[in-house]
Amino acid sequence: MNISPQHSSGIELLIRNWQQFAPLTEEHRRSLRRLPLNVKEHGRNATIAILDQDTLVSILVISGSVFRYKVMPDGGRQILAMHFPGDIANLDGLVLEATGHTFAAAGPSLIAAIPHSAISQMVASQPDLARWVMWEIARDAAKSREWLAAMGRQPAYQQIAHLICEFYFRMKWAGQVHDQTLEVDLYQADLGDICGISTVHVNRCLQALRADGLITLHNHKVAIRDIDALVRVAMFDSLYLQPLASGAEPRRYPPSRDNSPDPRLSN
Amino acid sequence: MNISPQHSSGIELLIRNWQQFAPLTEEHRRSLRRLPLNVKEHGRNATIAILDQDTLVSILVISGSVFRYKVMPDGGRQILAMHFPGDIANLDGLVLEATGHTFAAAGPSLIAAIPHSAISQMVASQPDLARWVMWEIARDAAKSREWLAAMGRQPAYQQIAHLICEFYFRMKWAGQVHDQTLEVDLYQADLGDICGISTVHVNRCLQALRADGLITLHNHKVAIRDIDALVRVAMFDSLYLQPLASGAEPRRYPPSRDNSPDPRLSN
DNA sequence: CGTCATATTGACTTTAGTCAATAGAAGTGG
DNA sequence: CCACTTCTATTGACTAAAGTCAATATGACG
Repeated sequence: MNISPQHSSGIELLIRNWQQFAPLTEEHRRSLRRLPLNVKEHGRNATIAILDQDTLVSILVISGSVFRYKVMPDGGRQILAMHFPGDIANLDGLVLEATGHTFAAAGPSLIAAIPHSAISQMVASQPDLARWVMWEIARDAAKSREWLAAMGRQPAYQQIAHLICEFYFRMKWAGQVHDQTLEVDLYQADLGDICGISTVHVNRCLQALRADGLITLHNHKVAIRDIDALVRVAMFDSLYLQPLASGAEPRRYPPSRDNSPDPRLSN
Repeated sequence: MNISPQHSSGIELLIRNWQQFAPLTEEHRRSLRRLPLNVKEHGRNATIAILDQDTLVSILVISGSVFRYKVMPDGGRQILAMHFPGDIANLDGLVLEATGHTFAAAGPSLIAAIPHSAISQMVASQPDLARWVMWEIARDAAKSREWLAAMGRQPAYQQIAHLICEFYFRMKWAGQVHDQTLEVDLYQADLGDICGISTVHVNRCLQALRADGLITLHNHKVAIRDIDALVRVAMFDSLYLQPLASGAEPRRYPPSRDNSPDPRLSN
């Protein structure tokens, strides 16, 4: 059960996602489309992969959402990353040994597992794609750092606002925001595990955000009522998401600004 | 002023550092040694690089220590990463556009700037080294995630203990711990900016750690009095640092375990 | 209609932050 | 080597943010 219209649409999502940032050549697209996908449906909180000695796949989200978390020795849980449709997770696993992290579906999700062996072969035969992989890993890292900054230096209310901003822009650029509304299958307890705060406190912050007219909550749909105000409150700057500057020429690729010598070095 | 015994010793540090994890071929070492270094002395808190539009270098620490931080819009500061001698920072800048982060020396430090253009060329001519770069980026990301987990789910006392454990093992493996003592040029305010807590609270936690017989502090030298206890208190697991399991065969390289199909995929 | 999971509240505790003063330590110029 | 300056560390008193516990409300669902 490997190649079907449904499955290929997973890779198409990834391609569309990446192309927002820079053009992929036809050859790259072909290589990506050749990747073998093992697609499965997962339910809320279902474990997709545990990064122990044996996990040798990257995880492409087709629908729903996936998060990566660490179980703390004392039983707590810290969510380390969120992945939405078109995102590929665990590419770092291509070069890292076990990290002990776990991937789980946040809600009912369609997930494709891609063996690292296949990705490695692809990368080996097309070194250009190595830069894309590198870029994806680096961009993931940038998100983690931003979470770190928000967690360390912003109070919970703003931290949650910041998180919603991130989700908003990521999903919007991926075409998944309609009517200023995004659907993220997260419960308040999950939000707490992202932000490092208690469920009760998440609840109170969300209420405050609603009271302040910034968002509205249905089931697990967040409606943004005033994105500008939300951005302001969260002091959100999308720079770390590496958006294409509006009006800018398309990127030369995951930046290849390396061909001109750094002026600073010639002093 | 590019190639001198002193400068090459910077790359030797990096090579030694990497070789702890897996063997580098002679050819790889040669390529690394060919990288042009722009070496400079920096003082405490001196800005080394700001990752704005124009920063096109990676940063190799030769002595002292370097941290990466983000200035929060409200003036606060969050330190995002620490780099010790033999570490190379900002390799992610090879593929990322500006992130707005800043690199600064934590104390008097000898730093080599390496133009991304040179690294890119090296990687292009030796795709194997692309995996090493990828691995370094991924390992940095793993450290960020671990900080995130510690910050989110451990109280300050344990978080600081955890941080000290990380520094201890990283420096120890790099041969920079003598008499169970490590020298890290961090002031209590800096520690606060790493852990996301106030200076006063850092002070109180450090006092507690001393009172509990876990560490001793001189100037900016931390003497570990009981590493086992410290590890226990911090619930520290060095897995994320990707240490070589004791007694394990040397890694095949930044893991190339990709050649056997994942058993899970054949179900 | 009852059940189960999640969300919400209230009362109270704990952790950590803030402010301001004091003590120490390192460096400087004489 | 001392007086002085300056930066950092340490304290204490108080405040604020966030956690905990336990009860209650809501909402989806069979």
